[in-house]
Amino acid sequence: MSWSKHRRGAPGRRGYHHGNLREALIYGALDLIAEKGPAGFTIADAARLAGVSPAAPYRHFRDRDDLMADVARIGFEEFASRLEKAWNEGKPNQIRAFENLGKAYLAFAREEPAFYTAMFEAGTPVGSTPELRQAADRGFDVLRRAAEALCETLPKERRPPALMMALHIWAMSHGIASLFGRKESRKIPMSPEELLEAGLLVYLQGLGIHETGAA
Amino acid sequence: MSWSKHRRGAPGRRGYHHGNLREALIYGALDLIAEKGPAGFTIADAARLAGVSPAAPYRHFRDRDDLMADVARIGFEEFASRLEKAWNEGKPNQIRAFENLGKAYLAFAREEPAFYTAMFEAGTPVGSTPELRQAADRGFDVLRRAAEALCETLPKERRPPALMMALHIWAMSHGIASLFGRKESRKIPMSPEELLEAGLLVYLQGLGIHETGAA
DNA sequence: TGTACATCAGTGAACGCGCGTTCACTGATGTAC
DNA sequence: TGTACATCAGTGAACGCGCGTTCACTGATGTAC
Repeated sequence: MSWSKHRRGAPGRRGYHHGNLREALIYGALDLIAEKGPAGFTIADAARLAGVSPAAPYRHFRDRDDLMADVARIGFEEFASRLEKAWNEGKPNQIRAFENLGKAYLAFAREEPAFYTAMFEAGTPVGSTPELRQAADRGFDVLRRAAEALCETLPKERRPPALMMALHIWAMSHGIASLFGRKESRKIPMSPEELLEAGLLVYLQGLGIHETGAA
Repeated sequence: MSWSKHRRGAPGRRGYHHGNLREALIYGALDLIAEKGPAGFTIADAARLAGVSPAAPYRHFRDRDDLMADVARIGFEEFASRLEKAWNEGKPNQIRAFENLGKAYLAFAREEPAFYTAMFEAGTPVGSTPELRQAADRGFDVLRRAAEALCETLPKERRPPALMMALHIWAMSHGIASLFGRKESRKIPMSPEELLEAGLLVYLQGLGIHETGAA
């Protein structure tokens, strides 16, 4: 599912008023980022894509950064809801659910490279707007809750700090996604998904979490 | 040690000929990247910093991307030699050496954010020039050799694939560096170094590698 | 249901700006003899 | 050691371009009465 297929914009215009220019600009920006990288997108381009004059975007966004932050925000929201769905409240069991989470992470990076770029690699600080921060936190929260649930399958005295665990997994997932997850990436002799799954298993093993003990 | 302190450029000029414009442009670019991100650097700016006309850079670089690739290349070379030094042929023991490698990785990302950005986050494909690819490979090679040496401390039947292990460690290091390693990064309740060290230990534990067994 | 009016969301022309790149040029340097 | 010449590494002016942004404007929409 690619966002560009959902693009609202010029085709659907009816008259003087665009109707949903704000969205059209965001998805236009997304297409441009996918095509030319985060640097290769301009407000003027996005306006062109939406079939609107170059002055129109300023009715909706203060400037380029403001638009970019909103792209990232929407990305994080989509991201969070996909992760949430993949985790599925820890079903069928905590380990499997965790692996599914990891797969969903990579799938997002692969299927929505433009969102991923805007979220993590465009240099937009997470704190640039409160809404962005909140959306980003929602994403991390899923990971943290999954880590907590997984920790609780262990006897109290062997439980690692769930936050630390979540950060480790996040780092490994992000590292794999950003180093090996895209088409132009360095080639490796396995898929990113396999690499992450194996890494996850080794890591969990190190914490003393085994398939059998985590039903 | 910041590269900007080493800057060769305008101050040292003697006459019509610059003497080492190529280097001056590279270190100028580095300063600009550090200041404004990978997008906020132009050939014209770099020329200005070097105290030279805007046409001069074209004697040394085909275009902006060419310069950028060279910045990344030099970054990888410095990176590789720092990692090499930190690993120190596996002394005092393979685990410690491995931890030192991880620390050096993060230290590089923190101390040379501009290089790190140019190398991993500026969207310059590793394959854009043969020299760049070679330099990047040198960096990864240190990691791979360290992983191999560490694997060999294990009895044959319990040895994991060293390449996979190197990729996991690389991914975690890069993930931590790029998510939490810089000033504007998301705040976490520990240092990136501590986080990586803990992650490394859990991971190695998962492979059955313990301090005692790896002298 | 109709009308008057406020507000919203566009237009399009214009501006200043700085960039990338080219060009014919020229000053400095290196080298053959 | 001197000289002639080729080459190298700069200059500076110029160009076309597209961007960000502003401005007075206007068409469309919503709402109070």
